[in-house]
Amino acid sequence: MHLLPNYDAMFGALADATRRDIVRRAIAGAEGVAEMASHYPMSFAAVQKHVAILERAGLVTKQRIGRRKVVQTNLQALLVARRLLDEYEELWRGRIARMTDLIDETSEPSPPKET
Amino acid sequence: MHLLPNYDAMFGALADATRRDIVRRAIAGAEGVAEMASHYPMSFAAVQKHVAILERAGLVTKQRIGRRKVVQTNLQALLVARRLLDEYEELWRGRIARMTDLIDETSEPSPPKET
DNA sequence: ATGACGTACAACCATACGGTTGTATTTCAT
DNA sequence: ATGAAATACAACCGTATGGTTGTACGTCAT
Repeated sequence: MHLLPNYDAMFGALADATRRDIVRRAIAGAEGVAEMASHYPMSFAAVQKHVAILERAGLVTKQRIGRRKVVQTNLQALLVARRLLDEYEELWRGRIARMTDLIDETSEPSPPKET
Repeated sequence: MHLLPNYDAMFGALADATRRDIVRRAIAGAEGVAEMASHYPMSFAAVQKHVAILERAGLVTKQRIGRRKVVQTNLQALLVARRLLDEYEELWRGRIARMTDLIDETSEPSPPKET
């Protein structure tokens, strides 16, 4: 149970097309590892490893159902990753704001206060 | 000039704490590679490589100013990465919607049509 | 109880990654 | 014109990653 986000693991896990597709499929339906594997041109073990990487990153969990383990996504983790990118955008917009403020200051020798 | 997003490269580039910090600093101020390097406990060449990886991913560009190259972020690319995570969330919410629809259907034997 | 199905894991291989040092190359200052 | 500063790049090393095959463990059906 990870308490603080593992950005390295999260982004690392998303840095592979197969794994991103596994995330999509896990969102869409309830597939076991073998069913997942059937979609990709690689061995079962390879797909199993991909799922394990997603699991380590906290993006996915496995739930035992009968004799198979169904891959489920963890929305929380996806939101955490997105949040970081949101923060970057915030920073960016903040910088722009500061820049325009600076421009306003320098271009107006006596700053008129808007009511 | 990348026309379609390189998700592998983008997420891969973000899967490292040093590189994420470089992105932050690039957003905040206009630092050259050497200035960037001064913040981290590693060689200049190592930081240079990190910047190159961010550059390959399209997350950052370098602009020559005098004898140094200033690292600048590319907001566009950050938004593209975030957009993908947004899509995942969309899918997720869509699935929930479908599930609740199904529950509604099954729990109401004779579906009442609202006006 | 046997066998088939689904999963897990270890060992191995090739390649990529994060770091190092060393050697150019460009640009500014004197 | 010389030298220092800032950058670029190649070669190298250890480790992680993405793939393979093979073996072993649970679980269901018969």
